[in-house]
Amino acid sequence: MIDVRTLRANPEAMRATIRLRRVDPRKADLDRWLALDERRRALQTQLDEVNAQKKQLAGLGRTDPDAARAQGQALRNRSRELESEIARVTQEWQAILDWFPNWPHPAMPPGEGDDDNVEECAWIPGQGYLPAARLGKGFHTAQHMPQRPIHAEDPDFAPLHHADLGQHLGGIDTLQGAKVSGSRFAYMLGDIALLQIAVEQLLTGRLLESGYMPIIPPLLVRERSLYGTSHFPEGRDQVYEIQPHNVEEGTELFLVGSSEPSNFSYFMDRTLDEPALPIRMFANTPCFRSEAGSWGKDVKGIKRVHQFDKIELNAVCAPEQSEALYEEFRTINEWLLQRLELPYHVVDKCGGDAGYLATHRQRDVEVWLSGSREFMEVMTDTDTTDYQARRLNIRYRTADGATHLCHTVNDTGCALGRMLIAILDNYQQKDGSVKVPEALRPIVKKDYLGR
RNA sequence: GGAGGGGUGUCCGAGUGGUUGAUGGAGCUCGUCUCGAAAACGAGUGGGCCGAAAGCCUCGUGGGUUCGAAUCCCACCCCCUCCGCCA
Repeated sequence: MIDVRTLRANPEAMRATIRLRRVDPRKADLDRWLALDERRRALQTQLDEVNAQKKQLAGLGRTDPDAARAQGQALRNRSRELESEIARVTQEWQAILDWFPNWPHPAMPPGEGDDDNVEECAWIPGQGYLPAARLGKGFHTAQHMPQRPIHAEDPDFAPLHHADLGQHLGGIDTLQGAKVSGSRFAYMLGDIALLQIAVEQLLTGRLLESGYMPIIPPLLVRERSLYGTSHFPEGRDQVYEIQPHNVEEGTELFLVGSSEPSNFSYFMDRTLDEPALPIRMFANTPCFRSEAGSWGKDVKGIKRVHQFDKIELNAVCAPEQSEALYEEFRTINEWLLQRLELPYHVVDKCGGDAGYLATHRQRDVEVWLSGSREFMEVMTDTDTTDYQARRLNIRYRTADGATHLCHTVNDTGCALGRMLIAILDNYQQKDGSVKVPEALRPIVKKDYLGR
C-alpha cells in the first residue's frame, strides 16, 4: 500500500506508474479514487463536527439529562448516517487503493514483458563475466552462452531433458507423484534428494557465517499476512485456501506460496528499535502454489510444480538501508551460482514484468541451461521499500522517540527444485550420468550420479 | 473435543455508564544534585486521521443499547488453565 498523502500530491505520477507497471486501469481506477477520497474527507470533517457536539452534550447530560436527551437523539442519528456513508465510501476507496503499485525506482526499465528486461551482468564458468558491451535486453546473452552441456567431458551428444535424466537416474518420479497427489507433484529420491540437501547446506552455511537469522515459520497463515505482503488481492488465485473441517468452525487459512509472508508477519504490528536494524533472516520451507491458469505450460518434470522447497532471504530495515540490502542479496545469489559453477545472467526487470504490486525495484537471476539452451528463473530479488511494511504495520523507533515505517527487502536465496534442474542439465554426461558439482561433493560423497 | 478464566498505553496493573486517552508503578528522555555514576527530587513520555492549529478516532475486532460506553448486550478473533488426544 502506498502513502495516500504522497498519492494525493502526485496523482499524475501515479497515472504514469500504473502505465509503467501495466496495472489494469479498471482496477487501479485513479480518477474514481480521487473523487472518493475527496468525498471521504468531506464526510469525515462533518462527522468530526457532529462528534464534537456529541461530546459537549455528554458533558451537559451530567447536569441536565433531559435537555441532553432531546438534542442528542438527532445528533446520534446524524452521526450514524455519516458513519455508514463513510464506511461505504471507504470500502470502495480501499479496494481501489489496494491496486495501486509501489512507486518505482527511477531507473526501472520501461517495457511490457521479459523481452524488455535489461541485463545487468552475465557470468560463465571458466570465463567469468561477459564484457558489458555484450549485454542487452531480455535474453540477449543467450547467444554467448554455452550451447552444449558445459560440464560434459565429451559434449558430443544429444542432451536430455531434466525429467528424462531424473527418471533415468531413478531420482525424480513424477508418475507416482501424480498417482498420489495429482499432476505437478513429484517424488525426489536418493542421490537427487541428497543433491538438494547438499545445496541447502552450502547456502545455509554461508548465510549463517554472514549472521543471517534462521527462522522456521508457520506455513498456513491468515488472509492478513498475504494481504500485507501484497500477494493479495492480486495473486489470490495462486494460493491454496484451506477450509479445515476437523478443527474449529470457520477457520480460514492459506498455504503460503513462499515463506516471505510468514517471515515478515513475524514483525507485524511491531515497533522495532532502530539499532536492531537491519534484521536479516532466512527460511528453508516448502512452498505451495496452485499455478491457476498455467495449465499446459512446463508440464514436464519439476520446473513448475504445486509444491517445492525454497530458501528465502528477507530483511526488515530502515529506509536508508534497503538499497544496500537489495545489492547484498544479489551478491549472495551470485556467490551460490558461482560456487555451483552454473552460467547465469541477472536482469533488471521492466515495469510490466516486475512481479507484484509491492515492487519498487526487482531483478531476476536466471540460470542458463546449457543442455536445453534456455534461461530459467531461479531467484528474484525485490526491494519493496515501505509498501509491505505499511500494510503489515512494521515500524521502528529512532533515538528521538519518533516512529517510522520500516522497509522490507526479499530475495529467493535458492529455489531448490529448479537448482536441481540446473545442475542436472549442465552437469549431464554422454553416458546419462551426472557429474556432481565440486562444492557439493563433501556432502554427496560421490563424483558422479548414475555411474 | 469438553469445562472455566481473560484480552487496557513500551511493560506491569487500576478502572464496571458521565470531562478517563485513561489512577498508580516500572522503564525511557530531559533537568537539579555529583568529579562521575547510582540514589533522591522535578518535568516529560502511546498510536492514527485531516496542510498547521483547533478538532476527531483509538482500552482485541466489528455491530448494538444510551443524550453519553474501557465500563452494559451480541458476534467474531486471540491468549491462558484443567481434562482428552497427539509428534
